[in-house]
Parts: sequence; C-alpha cells; structure tokens
Amino acid sequence: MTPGSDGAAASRRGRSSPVGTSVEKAMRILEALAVEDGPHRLMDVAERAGVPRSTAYRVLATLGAQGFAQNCGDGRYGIGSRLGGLGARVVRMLSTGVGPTLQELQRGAGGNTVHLAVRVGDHAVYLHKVDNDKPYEMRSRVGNQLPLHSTAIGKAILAHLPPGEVEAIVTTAGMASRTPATITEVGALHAELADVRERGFALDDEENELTVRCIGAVVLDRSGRPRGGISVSSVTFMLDREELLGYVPLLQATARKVAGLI
Amino acid sequence: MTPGSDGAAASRRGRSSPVGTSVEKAMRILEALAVEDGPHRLMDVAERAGVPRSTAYRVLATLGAQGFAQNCGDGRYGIGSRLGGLGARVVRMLSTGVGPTLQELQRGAGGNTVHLAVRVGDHAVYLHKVDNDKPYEMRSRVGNQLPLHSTAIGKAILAHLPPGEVEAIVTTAGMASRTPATITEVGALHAELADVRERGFALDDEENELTVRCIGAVVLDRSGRPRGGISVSSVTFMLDREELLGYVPLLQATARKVAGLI
DNA sequence: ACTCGGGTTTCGTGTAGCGGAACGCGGTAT
DNA sequence: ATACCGCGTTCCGCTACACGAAACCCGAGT
Repeated sequence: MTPGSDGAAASRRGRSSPVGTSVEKAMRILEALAVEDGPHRLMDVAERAGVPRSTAYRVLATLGAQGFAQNCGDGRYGIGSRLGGLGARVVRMLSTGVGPTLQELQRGAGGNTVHLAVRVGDHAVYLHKVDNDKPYEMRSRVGNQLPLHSTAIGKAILAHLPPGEVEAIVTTAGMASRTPATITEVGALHAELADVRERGFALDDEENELTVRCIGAVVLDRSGRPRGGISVSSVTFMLDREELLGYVPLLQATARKVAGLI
Repeated sequence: MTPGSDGAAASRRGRSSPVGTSVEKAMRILEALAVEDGPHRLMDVAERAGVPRSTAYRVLATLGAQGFAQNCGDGRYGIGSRLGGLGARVVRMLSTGVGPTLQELQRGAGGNTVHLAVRVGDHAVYLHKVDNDKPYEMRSRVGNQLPLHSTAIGKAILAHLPPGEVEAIVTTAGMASRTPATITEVGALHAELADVRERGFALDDEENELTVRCIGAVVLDRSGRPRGGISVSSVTFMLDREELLGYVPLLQATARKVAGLI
C-alpha cells in the first residue's frame, strides 16, 4: 500500500475508542487542544481525542517535552509555541499554493469575498481569504471556526460525508440557531444535504449571518473524501441571489482546481 | 516527571540518529515537510528529520492516511490540508493570546513594527506581527522564515543556545551574507552572541536588510530554553540607533511577559 | 471526616514501531 | 545494450515502547 492512500486498516484491538497508531493519537490530541482557546483539562482532551486518560497523559508528556504542547502548571494543557511555528509555515505554504487560483475566482465572481476552509473535527476552519474589492469587508479571519450546518462551505462538506458521520457531528456540535433561516432540524438538514449533492453546490442565504449570502462547493481529496470547501460571499443588499448563483460554474471549476493543490 | 517539563530522557538505543518516540519522529517529519515549499523527496525528509528512510516512509504513510501529509503521486511528499486547518487554528489562538501585549509594545516603542518569531529548526518563523503606524510598512508576513545569524530575533535565540547547537545550526544553514554588515564568520558570531547575552538584547543594524534596524529579545520557555524572540524594527532614516535602544527596557519586559503566554 | 473528581504514576503485556537489508524501477553513463 | 546507480518501496525478525486498567494522591466541596 502506498502512503497517502486510504488505509482504512488500523483499529483492531479497539475496545471503546477505535484510534489506531500513536502518531494518529498525537495528532488528534493536538487537534483537541486547538478547538478552543483556553487551557484544557486532561480529561476533556482525552475524551475529545477518543483516547484513554493515561494515554493522553503520556502523549501530552511527549509533546510537551518537545514544545508542541504545554502543561500550564496546574493540570491543564495548551498548545506549545513550537506548534505555532510549524502552523505558521504550513498556512503560509498552503496559502501561497492556492492564492492565485482563489484570486482568479474572486475576480471572476464580481470581486466578492472568497474563502477556503478545511474541516477540523466538527467545524470548518478558514485557511485562506481573498478580500473583496468593495468599500467594506467581511469580518472573517484565517483561523476562525465556522459551523458546518449553517454555512455554505459547511453544508458542502456535510453533503459529501457518510450520513452516520453527519449524525455524529450534529450530535456533538449541535445545530445552533444563528438566524431565523438556520436549519435546526436533523431531518431538514438531511433533505438540504441531498439537495446540495444533487445541485453540486451549497447555498447559505442568511442562514449563518443576517445580510450575508454565500455559495459554497466542496473540495475533495484524491480519495474522494471531503477535506474542505470554497465559497463566494456577499452582503444581500449588494448582490441578489440570481447574480450570485451565476458564479456557481466558476466556483465549481475552481473547487476542482483547488482539490489538486489542497 | 510532569508533562511539559524537560524530559531529556529518550534516545538510548540511538545508533546514528538519536530521535526518541514515534510521536517525536512524526513531528520532526512534519517540520521537515514545512521548511520549504515544493514537494520533498522522501530521502531529504528523512535526512532532515534525522530518521532512517524506512521509518520516514512508514510515518508518512500514517500521516498521509490521516490527511496531515500528502503523497504527491510521484514519490514526493508535501503537507496535507488537515495540517493546514490545525495550523490556522494554532496561529490564531497564539496570536490572540499575545496580540494585546505586543500591541502595547508597539505603542510604547514609538509605533514601530513589532514581531514575534519562534524557532523552527535552523530558522525562525514569524508567528505574529503588529504593523507600525507609519505610512509605509515592512514586507514581512506571518509564516516567513528568517535566518538566525543575521537578525535581531535570531541572534537573541542563538545567544541562549548551547554553543554546540549554534555550531550545528551554522553548519547546516550557513551564514549567508545578506548585507555588507552581516556577520559571516563563526568566531565573530560567537563574540557577538556573548555580547548579546551580556547586554540582554540583540541589535541588528542593517545586518539582514539594508535600511532596516531592529532590537530583539529572547523568549524563553519555562525550562529556560529559547523558544523564540520579539523585536522592534524601523527603517534607519526614520529612527536613529539611540532612540531605538531607548526602547530596550520595554522590549525586555515584554519578552518576559510573552514567555508566560507563549 | 468523608467523598469525589481528576491529574499522576505504576506495571505487566504484547504489539506496533523499528531499521537494516533486499527489491524494483527509471534514468544515466559507458 | 548493458551495467550502474539513486531512490522509493517492501520485507522481516527483534524488542523497546506504547498501551490502558487500576492504584494513588491531592485538593475541593459538603
């Protein structure tokens, strides 16, 4: 088997938490540390990462000794600065890779704001942003988390996940009502996701933020799993729905291009 | 032993490459993938990470299956998008943590540009930047790499590393001559680093970039090792050396504060 | 004083990580 | 054409290291 391919192997012994190798555990623990700001209790990290407490402790000791994690003195844990250096490099490299492609999209889509986000656990995280050429700008920032059930990128991702995983995500992350238009019922969400799959793009019409309308398309990795998505956004009073939908073909073409660059 | 403490243990079996646990190997491999842009050959990654080829292969297979690394089809490897999501979160979290403190420094230091960088291998990487309030700005960007021997932050870091490690760094990274003032002799560097230690800060007077002058102070982790540094920068024709040096006490105080936030 | 939550430590088990060596394939020199 | 070489990939036997249940310990709440 070649590296980077699926490798659905692993997880044989798994009693309650089917996490495979120790490297995988470590990465999941780092992701668990990065979901929200404050220092985290060992127990929460362990649970979120799906590993037993003592394992989380051992891995955190290793990561801490290397500067990738940090024991905040009291028993709490946070991310370490060495991970910051790595993260800054990674974001910069990926951004420079996709930057030109997304700028083309921005220009071709009326100069409106373009976002690339990738899935991290039960959220998506902005990885790159191309600001619009308008006098105002969106308040989004690289590194911001966004919900999956109420955003165009999020719904595009969910639409390409197996239904069981969608279920798991809404169970743990909930379906917070962000605006009156937010989908807050699991049934309605599944119906919407079927629509998204059929149309090949997702529409967020003030579901996540009042006065903001977005179209989003999924970005798949080479094994067909959804890694993230891209979107074009505008404020509702500047761009009507029809005009925004006119950019869908370009959005989809760009999403396919981005998939090759991730 | 408590996690996050030194833990100089590890590396007993070590034949040629004294790298300990598999988690540590994985993190070093990720760092090796992030040093420069293009896809990397397996061999280069293995060498840079200090692990045998077959080990690098196996770890990359694991990381690739999880989306943290990527096999670019031909035998080359790059970073995966899942690492990008993690990295974006991490940078954002660390930035929001230190942002206010560094903004205070910027205001207290005449509104000049402030940087926070952390060490990654034999370079430093910008993790946060507070732009100046002048009509022009520095071209630096978060995620940029900077050499250690020719920058204020870099010299502040080197000054707090054991001499052997300094030797190793200049051996592998070299001492490129960036301007006529760049220190390019190992002996001169060691002398300069002794100065830096004694004064408690580093000065880069057009050593890395013509017309740019910086003061830098080291940021130590809780076990006393240098994790990175902060700096105040200005163009030479706007700020003479004396005035810049006047900001040293505030710089040092801020560095100590940042050490607690990393 | 008793309990409880949760971080830390211990420990015996066996497995997954390890890395040297062999393989195969494409490119290059002869 | 053939030999060579560099390098990604695969194999394989050994054992160090990961594993996780359970014990331990400390501080807070009652």
